[in-house]
Amino acid sequence: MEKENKKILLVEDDQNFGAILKDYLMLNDFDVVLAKNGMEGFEKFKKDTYDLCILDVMMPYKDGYTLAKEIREKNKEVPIVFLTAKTMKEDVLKGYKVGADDYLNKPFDSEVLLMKIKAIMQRKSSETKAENVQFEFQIGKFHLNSKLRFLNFPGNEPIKLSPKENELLKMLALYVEDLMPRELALTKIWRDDNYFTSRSMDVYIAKLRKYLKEDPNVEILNIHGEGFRLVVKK
Amino acid sequence: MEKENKKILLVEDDQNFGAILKDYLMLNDFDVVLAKNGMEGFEKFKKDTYDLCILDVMMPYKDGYTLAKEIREKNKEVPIVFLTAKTMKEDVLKGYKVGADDYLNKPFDSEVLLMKIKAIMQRKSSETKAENVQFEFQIGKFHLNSKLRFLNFPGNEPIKLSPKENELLKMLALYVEDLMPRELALTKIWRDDNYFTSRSMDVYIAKLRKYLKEDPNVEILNIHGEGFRLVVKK
DNA sequence: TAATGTATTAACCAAACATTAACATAGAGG
DNA sequence: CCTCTATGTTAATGTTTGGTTAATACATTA
Repeated sequence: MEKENKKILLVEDDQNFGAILKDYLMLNDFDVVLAKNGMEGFEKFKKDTYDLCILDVMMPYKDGYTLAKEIREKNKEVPIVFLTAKTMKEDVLKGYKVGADDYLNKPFDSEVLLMKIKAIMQRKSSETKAENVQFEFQIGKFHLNSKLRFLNFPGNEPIKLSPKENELLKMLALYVEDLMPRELALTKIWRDDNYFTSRSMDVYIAKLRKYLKEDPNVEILNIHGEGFRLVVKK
Repeated sequence: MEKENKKILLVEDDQNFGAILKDYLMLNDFDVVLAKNGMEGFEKFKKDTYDLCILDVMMPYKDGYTLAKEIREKNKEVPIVFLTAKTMKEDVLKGYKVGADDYLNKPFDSEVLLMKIKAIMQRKSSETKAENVQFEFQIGKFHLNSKLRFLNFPGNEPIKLSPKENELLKMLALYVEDLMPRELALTKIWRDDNYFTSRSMDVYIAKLRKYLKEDPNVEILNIHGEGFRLVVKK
């Protein structure tokens, strides 16, 4: 049976950048519809169903935020990602250039965007559906299989994860590059949020950090008083 | 259903400038009604509902301040922006001319006005709706992510912000180019307005200034006895 | 019941944070 | 120009939060 790809609406006024990003996303197995301004974007949104919208914030005639509001009025569920700072675009472009000759093998900067996209979609689908569709995660050079509770690092013996380790890492991966609130992990994994469970969680964060040391590009950052953020550099 | 744009009443006696500014605002996705003097402005104000009024201060028959008073009597909520010195007009004109052949890509001076308008609108909408999902701000060369609490300057390591630093900078950004009253930050962020919280705030202003030193075009100005103003020069 | 894997709790230290104090400087008004 | 108040700045303090290791408790299975 033919599995259909996830569909992305990409709204970007910079034609050159838009085309490149579209190519890149399509190479990564997404169906992409590109609109070159807010109005066209909204028209296309109304005519089809999408799994994700990527909106440039700075656009003439109708900016990304305004478009997002319109989209929200039509559909309260669809995930929306903003392309904000120039830096991000530049990263993607740079990544594209770097990877152009060998993009299938080398990891490059725009993978951050890709990772975020995947994580967001997965979060959405795990919110609506109780049964988690996906249980495999790429975290830098690591590969996490959260069903078998294995964390693989190429060359090394697979690391067996305990149930708590596994759930916590999975939760972090689900929020890759984004804030994973303390309270979320505590209520979802520990089913209780108090001083002791919180300390317990810290212990597990330390354990995960130890495992993840193998790849210096992978880090669990703390956001004081808020939670943690799994980041994959480069 | 088509969502309607924000509506702006623009009162400007200089026909040429008024038309250009109107065009510029419309290109930025606002609905604009142009009146060419204070009396016409008030008539048009009474006949419709606006999200913002932009009033030229220097006008024959009825100056901007007088008009503003009348408008305020009718409506205590609507944001009012004054066009004061020539400099700003010249900036916009200059910007428009410079950008005329290439305005989609190059940033130009009138973006300050646009920034102000957007900040004002945003403030209004965040007053009414608590679910303001807006947490990314461009401040000169800096990029503030107030959800992850970091301040990025291209080339440097991201600066982690403490909760108070973060909220204060966000508040200043919300009032870009405009007065951010002391009392507002104190009541909203410190939830108390006394001598000590006020001194605490000054300490945080000093901290932010230190961070913002990287970009000489970004400054936090003090307005004696009133508050602070975040400005982005050039 | 020993062995093993797992989770919690304790204890201690380090980092992050907000406040307060102290002193210097700038602005407003007489 | 003088005085009073507001602001700029740095440092000291106390508190909360997080990082880490080890000890303990618990659970599962051999």
